[in-house]
Formats: sequence, structure tokens, C-alpha cells
Amino acid sequence: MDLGERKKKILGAVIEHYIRTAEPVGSRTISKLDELGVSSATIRNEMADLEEMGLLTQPHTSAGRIPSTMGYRTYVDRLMKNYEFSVSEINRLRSLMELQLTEVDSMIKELTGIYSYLTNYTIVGSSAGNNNGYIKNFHMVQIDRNSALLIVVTDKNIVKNKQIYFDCDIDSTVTEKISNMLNENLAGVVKSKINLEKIYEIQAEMDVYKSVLLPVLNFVNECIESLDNSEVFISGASKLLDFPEYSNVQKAKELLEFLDNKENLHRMAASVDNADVKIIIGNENDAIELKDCSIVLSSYNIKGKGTGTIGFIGPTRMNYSKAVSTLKLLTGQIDKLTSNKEPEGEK
Amino acid sequence: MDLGERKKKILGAVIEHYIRTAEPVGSRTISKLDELGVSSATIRNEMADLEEMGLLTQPHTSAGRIPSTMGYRTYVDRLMKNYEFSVSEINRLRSLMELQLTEVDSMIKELTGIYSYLTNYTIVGSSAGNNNGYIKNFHMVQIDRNSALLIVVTDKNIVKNKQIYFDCDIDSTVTEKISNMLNENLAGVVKSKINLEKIYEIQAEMDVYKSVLLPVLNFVNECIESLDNSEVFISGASKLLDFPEYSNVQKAKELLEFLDNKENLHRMAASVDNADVKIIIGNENDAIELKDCSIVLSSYNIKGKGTGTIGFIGPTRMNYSKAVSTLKLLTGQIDKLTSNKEPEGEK
DNA sequence: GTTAGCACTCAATCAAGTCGAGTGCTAATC
DNA sequence: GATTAGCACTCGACTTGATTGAGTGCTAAC
Repeated sequence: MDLGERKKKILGAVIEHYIRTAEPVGSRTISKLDELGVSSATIRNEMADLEEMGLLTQPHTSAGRIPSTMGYRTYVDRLMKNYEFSVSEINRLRSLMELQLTEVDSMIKELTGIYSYLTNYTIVGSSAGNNNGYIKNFHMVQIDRNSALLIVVTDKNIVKNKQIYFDCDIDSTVTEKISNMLNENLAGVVKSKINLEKIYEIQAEMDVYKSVLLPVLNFVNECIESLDNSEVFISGASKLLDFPEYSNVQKAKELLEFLDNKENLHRMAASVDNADVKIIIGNENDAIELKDCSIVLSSYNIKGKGTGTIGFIGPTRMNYSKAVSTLKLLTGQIDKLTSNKEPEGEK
Repeated sequence: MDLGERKKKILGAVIEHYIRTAEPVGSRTISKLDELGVSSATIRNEMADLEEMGLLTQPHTSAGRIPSTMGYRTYVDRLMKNYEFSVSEINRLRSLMELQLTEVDSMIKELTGIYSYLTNYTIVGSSAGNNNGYIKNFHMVQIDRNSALLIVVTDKNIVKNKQIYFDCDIDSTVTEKISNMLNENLAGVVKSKINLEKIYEIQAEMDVYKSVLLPVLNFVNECIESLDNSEVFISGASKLLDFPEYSNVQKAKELLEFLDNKENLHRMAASVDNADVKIIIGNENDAIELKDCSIVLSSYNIKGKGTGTIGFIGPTRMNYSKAVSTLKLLTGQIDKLTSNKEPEGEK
């Protein structure tokens, strides 16, 4: 799909205007923008085309157009220009550079707090987690003919347990054998050393009990996954309420509730691969709660500590270009502050 | 001020009804409550009396009555009965008892998260902080004739600074003297050892520079206050949006923004003395942002770690009796879990 | 002291009417 | 063939006015 130069300009103008105003954009508005000296009627035709292509939509006949997810996507991928910080913005941000904190985690939280305050965006993030958690030991206790309780104790002495039901009858030799096997193979092994192959190995080794093993391993896997003790946090959640799209309390509540749940943040943070900056727009999100939100995510690296994630969250019409630029600045600053972290320095 | 038995009953009925419905309560509603077999007209007279006493107010003529801060206060202090947990509530809460976590802080956070989820109230708290932070050293640099920069470095290498303006002209001997004095008297002294008397002592000693000293000491005090490295946290903030009083997004935003700021939470947490349970109603709060909120606070103690604070926050018409009971249960549970903290135990 | 009755108040709700921003289409123009 | 002016039409947003009903205060009777 190729857009003409003019269509690109119009799409860009519509999106940027909508980002600022949150109001559907009409053809007259665009035509007055003097970017391109054509009348509103022409714009109307072009906009009808763009709508046909699925880049714009109309909330109802006789309203202006608003960008669709695909529209934003095209904008972000192909049209967006780099956001230029104004002098005063640079000055405000530069003053942050003077922060001097030693505890890395609290520094990052502090920093995101300030950025959230300055940009008026909500920031979510996860601190750099080490993958050296492990499971201390496993216990398996038969409950009745076809169920047993699996108990898992982690290095932090968190105890998890689950009653597991089997398709067939079992006896205590089975539970014993399984728990022995788990203890031998997985107890004390740090998370980063456990991978799928290891699990498959076990599965092969225990071939006889295959059907019995599956639910057990599922739960074990769950436990291992949740071992990561990286912390997630959120700054400036209330900023979301600034956006007219959340003037409906019900909607706002659903989103805030979603963000309240650390599990969800974890999942979000985990989704970022090593790409530079990842942008997830509207219904590209896995969670339906986020179908009207966009997320701009990036990761940072602290040597000896691992990788953390940090990102902006806002309505789909967020200012992507500013978000991306700010995020780069923020992660850059984290890198800078953590690399030369010999404190003691005066201001 | 003494209330007759009937007035008490009516006040209690109004408050409890209002807590449930968030609607102004009319005389007919109360009269139908069959608690006391009198007609609505009688209730009206009594309610007029209660309004005159300042315990009830009317949002407008021809609306029912709603309790005033003073009304809630009398209710809480003198009328309120203990909340009785229902069997199912007790069962749900009891299942929490089975949690086994060792890291005290994360346990408490986890616990408050679950309680927030179950009670649908927002919970704020601060973890048990040690008071052994200190300020490493002070520097004072003259900037011009009547201002100087005060730089404070804490034990965590957090650097704070503030430009301080004086009423009179100063020279470098003054700044030098002040910074020497601060370093001699306060540098390296842990927070718990610093008290008002110490500050007064300094003030007396430096009598000559009294007017100069005041703004300096103010800032120093600020720094010392913020030394406490106990962490504050909030669980289930979005629950606030359930209350119709926050269906106005503007209002909700102000409150959430206030709670977003850790400083404010810190101040709130600090305000709890060693009382059993402290209830702060509406405009009894220092912060105007909380003038429509009530807070039920309590503290818990972990031996060897210090004191933490935990509390519910909600609209003034919160269910005080339930909040108090739940809070007692919660802090009790924390005590219990932290006292016999020999983990390793199976479920 | 209590209650029934009545006039009065006032927010909330609803329907009807108006307004205006914006569209799509057609015919004229460049 | 692309652009534009003009016009009829659509539809949400807003205004207005009438209606409703919950609730009050007061007075007179019980």
C-alpha cells in the first residue's frame, strides 16, 4: 500500500491534530493548515480515500475523522518526525541530570517519578531483575487416589502449593519418585540455568509417568517463572485521568485496576524484546483492557544487574514522537548514571 | 453536649444509611426503619435539632441530611458498634493466614494487596523504617551578598541543595561558621538521636546569627525528616473510583495525584502516634486534598526493625466500624506472622 | 410530646427544538 | 482529469421548559 505525498501529509496532519485536541478532525480544519493549499472539498475526497484504506475512521456520519490503530501504526512507522525538545524543556530535563543517588533501584524510581511529573505521562517499569532465584525444595504429598499436593519452597522461603488431579490412580511410590526427581534435578538450580531442554530431559527420563508428570511440570514452570524478583512500579498513574478519554470513570477504573495488578505490569515488561523502542498501539495489545491504550516501551541495561524495562502508557492518541524521544533520553540517562556510579561527588 | 437516646439512634441510623447508599437520608427513610416507632414528622424535628448541633447538614433545602465531619466524629467516638465479620468473610480472611513469606516488607505489601482486594478499600502504608539514617556532611557556599547555597549529603549519598536568601547581608565568615557548626553538631548523627532540643541548643549557641540561621535550620530539618528510608506504598488506589463521590474525574484526579506523591504518604504515615487506631475524618486532615476523605490508621511493630504504619483511605462515609475491625485483624496478622517467623514450615 | 396534613423547594429527568460542524455529492471551473 | 464551490443532509451537543417526586418546615389537631 503506497500513499501519495499529499495523503501522507493529510494523514499526518489529522493524527497530530487529533493527538493535541482529542476531537475528531474535520476537512476544513486541515485545509486551513496552509501546509498544502487545497480546499476542504479536496481534503474531504482524500480523507474518504484514507478511510477506505482503513487508516481513518468516523465515529459517526457528520463528524470529523479519527485515526484507527492502523493509521497510528503507519504514522509511527513511516511518517513520524523526531520530536524536538524546546529549550525550556531541555533545561528542565537537564536539571535532572544533577541528581545523585546511589541505590540504583531507588534512583530509577525517583527518575521515572520526575519524568512522569514533567511529561505528564504515566510511566511503568520494572527494575533490573537478577535471574538467580531458585527453588529450594519440592514436596509432594498424596491426598487421595487421584490427587496430590505439590509444595514448592523458593529461595525466599515463599511457599506455593497446589492440589494436582491426575487422570489415573496413583500411589505414594509415584509421588515419592516424582518429588525425588524434582529435587534432584531442579532444587537449588538458579533460574537462569533452567531452560526448556532441562525440562524436556526430565520428561524423557520419567517417561513412564508422562501423563502424571504434565500437570506437575506445569505448576513447577509457573513457580519458576514467578521467581524473577524484579520489581515493577508505576509512576503518575493519576495522569491518565487528564486525558478526556478517561473522563468516563468506568473506563478509567478498568484501566487503573489493570495497572494496579503487578502481574499485568510484569507481563507488559516481559513483552519487550531487545528492540530499541517498542510501540504497541491500541488493540495490538494482548490485554483487552489496553485496547484503547498505547505503550511505548524500552529497556535499559545495568551491568551486573540485568535488564529492566521502562515505558510510557497513555491513550492511543499519545504524542508518540515526544514519548519516543523522552524515553530515549530517560534510558540514556539511566545508562549514564549507572555506568559512572562512583558517588561521593558533590553536586 | 449530650444527646438523648433517640437522637443517638437517629444519628446512627442516618450515618449508617448514608455510608451504605451515599444518598442524603430523608426522614421517611429513617421512620420506616422500625428501630423506633415514631413518625417521619418526629424524626424531622429531631433531625432539625441535630442539624442545629452541627452533626448533620443539608446539601440543599428539600434534600435529606448527610453527616458532617462532627457527625462522623461523634459516631466514631461514641456510637459505633464493633463490626461483626460474617462467616464467609472470616473464611476468606482466614485463608490468608496460610500465607508464608519471609521477607517482611514484601509480605506486608502482599498482605495489604490481598486485603485491599477483599475489602475493596484502598490501603496505604509505610514499611517499618529504621531511624538510623544520617547526614554525612554540610557545605555552605556563598552566592552573593544576601544568599548562599546549602548543600546536604546524606548517608545514601543523596545530595540535596537549596539556595537560601537572607534578610541581611552576609560574608563568607558567616557561611563558614554556620557550616562548621552544622557539621560539628549534626553530621553523622543518626536521625533517631536528633530531636528538637538539639536544634534549639544549636540555635541558642549561635544566637548572633539568629535571623540568618532560621531558614538554614528549616531546610536542614526538612532534610532530616526525609531521611527516613522507610518505603511507602499504596494498594488498590483504583478502588477509590468505585465510590460515587469520585465519579467526578476532576475530584478523583486530585486525590489520586495527592496519593501518587510519596511525600504526602510519608507525612500521613508519620502522623500516626502510638494510639491503637487513629481515625481522621474529612477536614480534620491537614491536607485540603483530603478534606472529603477519611483515614483509618494503625501502626504495627516488628522487633528489630521498627514501626510501620498501615491504614485505609476512603470517602468520609466509609464504613468505619468495618475498617477498624479489619485493620485490627490486619495488623494483628502482621504481628503474628512476624513474631513466629521461622519459615521452612509447610502449609 | 407526637402526628397528620399541606404548601413549598429544588434537583433530576425528559422531550422538543435549535444549532452547527461536518459530510457526500454534483456541477462548474481550471 | 483534478480541483473547487455550493448545497442538501446528518447527527451529536446544547438549550429550554415542563414535569416529577422526594423531602422539608410549619401549623393545627390529637
